[in-house]
Amino acid sequence: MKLTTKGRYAVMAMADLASNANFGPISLTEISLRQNISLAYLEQIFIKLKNKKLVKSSRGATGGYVLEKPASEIKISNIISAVDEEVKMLNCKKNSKKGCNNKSTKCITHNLWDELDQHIHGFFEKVKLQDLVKQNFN
Amino acid sequence: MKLTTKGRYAVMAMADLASNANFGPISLTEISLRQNISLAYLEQIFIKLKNKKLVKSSRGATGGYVLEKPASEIKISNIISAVDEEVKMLNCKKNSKKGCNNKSTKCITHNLWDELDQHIHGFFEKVKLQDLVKQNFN
DNA sequence: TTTAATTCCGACTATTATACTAGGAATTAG
DNA sequence: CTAATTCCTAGTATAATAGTCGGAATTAAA
Repeated sequence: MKLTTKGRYAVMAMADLASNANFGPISLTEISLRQNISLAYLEQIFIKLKNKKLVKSSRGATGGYVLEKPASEIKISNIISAVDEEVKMLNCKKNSKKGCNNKSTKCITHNLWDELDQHIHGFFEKVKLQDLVKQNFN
Repeated sequence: MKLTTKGRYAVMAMADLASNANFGPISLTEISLRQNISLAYLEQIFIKLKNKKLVKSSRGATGGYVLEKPASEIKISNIISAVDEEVKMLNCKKNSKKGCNNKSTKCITHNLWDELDQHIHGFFEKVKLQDLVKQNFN
């Protein structure tokens, strides 16, 4: 599970959508202003969220986005993995295809990073968008 | 808590030190060969580990490093925070001094990142270098 | 039917943190 | 003396990420 500002922006934007869901779609311009994220960048992010069926779009004037599912059914891990290419940040070495030391064996720290990755993933798996809006995760 | 390859290298190197602690100091050349990490890079890393009192050095020929404390008393979090400048990776926005949105208020996702950071930190706080060598963390 | 607001799309540039290198000084065992 | 090391400072390279730009397609409403 990779954590970048893009992922954070995605979560912020989704939380914004969930919070301001009243009637009709919400434009990225609104979100851009409220969350202080560049419009063009938001566009890129929302294409991916849409591809992963987390939001629905309607085009044209008065267009925008709405959540595709209830906020209680959207996991934070869904959002993050939608926008961040799933390259594991926790590899022992950056560009080694084979083992961790470019040897065929696993390095001694290998399992540690695996373990941590599961912790992080588990955390985001547990927390739903709904929880975020209501601020009750723990 | 920031996670970079430098931090990973530091953990690998410390694990190497702990594993190969027999008599006398171990040179970085050895570790460099075993772990396949550039010598010059290791030097930088060990300066920091030394500053944080995790290793002791002896200079000159036959010099090298030894653990300053027993492996059972060294937390992984100690190692990582020794080498990675403590810039939190989990900020809501990269360069905002004030609040998350350059507003004075916290953004909605703020507490989420805090919470995650504590999880990660807690994980590394629990695991000792000794556990890593024996591969029993869970 | 025009206009304005939007999503959509592809390509490009900028920034920056990180990784890594280089060269030499100081130290010390043999 | 020599060779092997730690120590120190400064720099460069790389790659991932962040962010920009220009325009096409769509659509509600004036």
